[in-house]
Amino acid sequence: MEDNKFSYKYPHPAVATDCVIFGFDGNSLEVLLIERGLEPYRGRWAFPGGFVKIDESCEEGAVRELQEETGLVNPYIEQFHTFSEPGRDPRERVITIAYYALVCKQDVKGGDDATKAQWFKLNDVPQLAFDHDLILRVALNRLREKIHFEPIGFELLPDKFTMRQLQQLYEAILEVQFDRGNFAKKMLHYNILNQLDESVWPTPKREAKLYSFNIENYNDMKRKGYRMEF
Amino acid sequence: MEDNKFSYKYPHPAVATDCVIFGFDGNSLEVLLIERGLEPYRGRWAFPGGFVKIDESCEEGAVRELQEETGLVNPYIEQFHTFSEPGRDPRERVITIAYYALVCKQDVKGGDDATKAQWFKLNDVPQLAFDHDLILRVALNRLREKIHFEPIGFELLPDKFTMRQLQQLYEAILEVQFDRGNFAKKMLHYNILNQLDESVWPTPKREAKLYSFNIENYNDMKRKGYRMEF
DNA sequence: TCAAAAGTGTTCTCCCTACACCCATGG
DNA sequence: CCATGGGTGTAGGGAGAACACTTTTGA
Repeated sequence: MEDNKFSYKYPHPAVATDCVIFGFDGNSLEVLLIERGLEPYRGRWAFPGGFVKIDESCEEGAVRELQEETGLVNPYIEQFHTFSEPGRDPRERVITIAYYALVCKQDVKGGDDATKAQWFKLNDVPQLAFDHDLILRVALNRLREKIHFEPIGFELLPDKFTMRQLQQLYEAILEVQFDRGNFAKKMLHYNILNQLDESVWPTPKREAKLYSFNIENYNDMKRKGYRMEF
Repeated sequence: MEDNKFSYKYPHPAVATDCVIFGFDGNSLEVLLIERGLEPYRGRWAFPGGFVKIDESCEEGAVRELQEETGLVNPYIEQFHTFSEPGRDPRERVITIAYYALVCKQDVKGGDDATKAQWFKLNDVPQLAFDHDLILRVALNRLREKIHFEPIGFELLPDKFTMRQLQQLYEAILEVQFDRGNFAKKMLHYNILNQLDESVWPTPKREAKLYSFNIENYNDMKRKGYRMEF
């Protein structure tokens, strides 16, 4: 095989990244999937991802793939697990470093048109290619654990949001119901929200205040050793 | 190069595992290090680890290396991060999937004698080979996060232990001081300890009750959705 | 007899919970 | 005028923090 220019003394697996992209539509948590155009698993949905280049870190690779396929720049991204079962890819031994990204759906323009991308509500996700069903389960667990103690939820919302939107986001991720008053009280108590002068009519009823995330106060809080918890 | 029998169309990184082994000596958290006998970083200390075989998962590889180098069988092991900076290994591109193991020091016999292994208190850890300083920092963070909500500390203790030993373990890991009475009250309240009939003299003073971890009750608790927190 | 450590109890405070109540808006 | 949703207040209970008290042992 003349094409195989890269030789090693011992067998090397291929190394890829996959990225679970979470978004929020106001009611449900969603993930962005891509329909595979090539074998294997042609026609099945999968997470965006690809092979890591030899001179980039895995995180750089994941960010690069993300931008190529969704147009996202500077996304919130976090590594959560590496999947390495032999046989998880029928072509050759591939291990994949999996990331999840939290994006505000408005920011996703859709990448190059060759790839067919689509948002799926968590309950509507079809059977996925490779071991991506497993990857999704692990990603969800990690997201739920993380949001208990870090204000990562804000990455899924626009810059300005109402208290109800924030509550619905937490309820969608954690699959619980919060008391309206207590949620607002607790959230405001952490002092990580700016209350803006503006307001909106999120429903046909009464207008609601708008808030933004105050990252400086949050960093102060962390520096002083406080933890938030939800 | 006649030796290079394994060829690929695109360059492949090498894939390794490293394992941060935590132990507890009664006062301090410790890690097991191995002195490197070969270049690079010959003479420097590093975590046990090695390359992943082409037909084993990374976890299988980590467990195998662990047994080869320490004699440990069936250890508590958990993947926590994958390190992939280009240049982290001067020989070739190597990405490493990092695990931490929690062991009861009594169970470690020491592996084959060719490798020089030694326990280091966290404060006495020297500068390590490769990026293992970073790996240790990340491992410690993850261990601290995890022990807040899961009773993994018991893996570091003998089967039978006193309340004070357990408290000292938590204090060593989290670097805080607990009130004696409150710690015992809270821990017993979770109902995950068996109080044994035996007792010991852990100090030259008064005898103390012995406890063991009740994993059935803990699993019950988890199934019912309760969380422990420390 | 004293110091140290184990075991247990008590009080105070704070936060979370579950509601209740008012206000604004559109039908 | 009523239903819906935003905003705020209040009473009760539970858990943690601080600390005190007793008992047992060796020096």
